[in-house]
Amino acid sequence: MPERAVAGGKENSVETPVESTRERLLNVAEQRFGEGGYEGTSLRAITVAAAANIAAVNYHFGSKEALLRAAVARAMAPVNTERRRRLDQLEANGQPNPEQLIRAFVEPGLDLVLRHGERGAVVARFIGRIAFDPSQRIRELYAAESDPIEARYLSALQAALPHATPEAVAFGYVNMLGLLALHQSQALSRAPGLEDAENSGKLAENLVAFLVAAFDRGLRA
Amino acid sequence: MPERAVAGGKENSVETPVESTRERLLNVAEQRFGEGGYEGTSLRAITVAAAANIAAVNYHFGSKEALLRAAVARAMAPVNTERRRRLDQLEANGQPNPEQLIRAFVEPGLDLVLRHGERGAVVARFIGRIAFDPSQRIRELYAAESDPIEARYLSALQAALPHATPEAVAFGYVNMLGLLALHQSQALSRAPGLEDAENSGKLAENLVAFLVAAFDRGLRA
DNA sequence: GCATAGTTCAAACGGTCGTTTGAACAGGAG
DNA sequence: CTCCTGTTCAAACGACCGTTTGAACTATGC
Repeated sequence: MPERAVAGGKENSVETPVESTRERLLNVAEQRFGEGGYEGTSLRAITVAAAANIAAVNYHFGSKEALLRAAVARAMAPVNTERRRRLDQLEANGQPNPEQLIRAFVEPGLDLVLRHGERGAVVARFIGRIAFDPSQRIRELYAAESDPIEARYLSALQAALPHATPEAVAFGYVNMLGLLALHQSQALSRAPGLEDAENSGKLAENLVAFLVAAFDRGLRA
Repeated sequence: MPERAVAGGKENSVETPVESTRERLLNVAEQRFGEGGYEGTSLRAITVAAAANIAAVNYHFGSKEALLRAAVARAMAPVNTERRRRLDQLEANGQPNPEQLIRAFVEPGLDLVLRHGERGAVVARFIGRIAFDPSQRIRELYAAESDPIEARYLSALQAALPHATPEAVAFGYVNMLGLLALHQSQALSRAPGLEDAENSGKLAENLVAFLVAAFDRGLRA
């Protein structure tokens, strides 16, 4: 009766390992949550698209919110890892300038699309939407996932912008976060047939230039 | 049985005319929709807080979405009017510069808080949240309300930034829109007890400075 | 073979959703 | 007073929500 592939089925292509129910749920969750938001997406819509039973969500995750939490954690892990790596590298080479710090923050969030095509765009949109979900509880789910690295960025930015007050640095950081989330959430509605990689590269460059100018000359007390 | 004030009741203060059911519904709607988003807010939560019957929503507006549409239209009307007024004034005095155009766009959206206190902050948060609601249909409700003026701003910005390509101008406009909505949606969580007006004034100045720097030097092809 | 742990399933749970109904209530016009 | 229009009300509608249940299936270890 179940029509989906079974582990070890020889008819599958060589390169695509069969996804587990858990993986399919996470994949569909980030696609649908990113499309309609948390409240606007039902578990039934997710499980139908994932060819899974509704009870599978509670079996694998425990609740709808726990599914979202797992999806956020999985989606943000590589971004956070890359941001940490870049921060480590920058700080090892002395005092980084604002542009280097902005790149270290923005590019990992947009390279998702650049390096993983439409799949990466789905992840980017998901992250961008969750970061500014209407519900505060959902936003805190995102914040909890990027909390530890936020403090590092703030102090590094402060050191790179000695003329700016802490309030101004925090203001710039919030704006950087917001603009990144904005363009992430629009990752799929931009040029939906052209070269994703090329467009994302240009977008990242434009966004960095925009932010660098604003940080260098637009922060006041 | 109904405990709310009745028209002409002498116990009411002189300055507060009694609100109609329709007005109470709109007031509570922009408060709750701005707090939990469209999907995250039920009509029952709104009608209970507004001391109205559930059927009153369908009587006065027709549906939940029609209530939201009416609230969006009412909230944005004064902002759009003020933006049009400023644009008219600027264009009457010759070619405006980018800072003047940015002020004409940003300040009407934040002066809500400056001039109407907590009530204005509720409206600002409502607008900011709806502008970037997860559901595209809701976002289009906002877009439809600010559509006609958007074209004027884009061409005025293009004229003020002759060195920038149309794509760069559009990119800057989207960023301005996004940052304004971001700070509008945070209107109530910032300094909840201090002088709203003073904080909003500073915020507007900081945001204008941030955007002017980014527009002047951060837009490339 | 049998037992066992991991996973999936259809079905149902109670609750809440947006919407609709039809009666009741108001108040001015004739 | 009667009529009429506008408004409010309790109650119910069917649909959908997240969650739970307990049986059925699968695969591995003995």
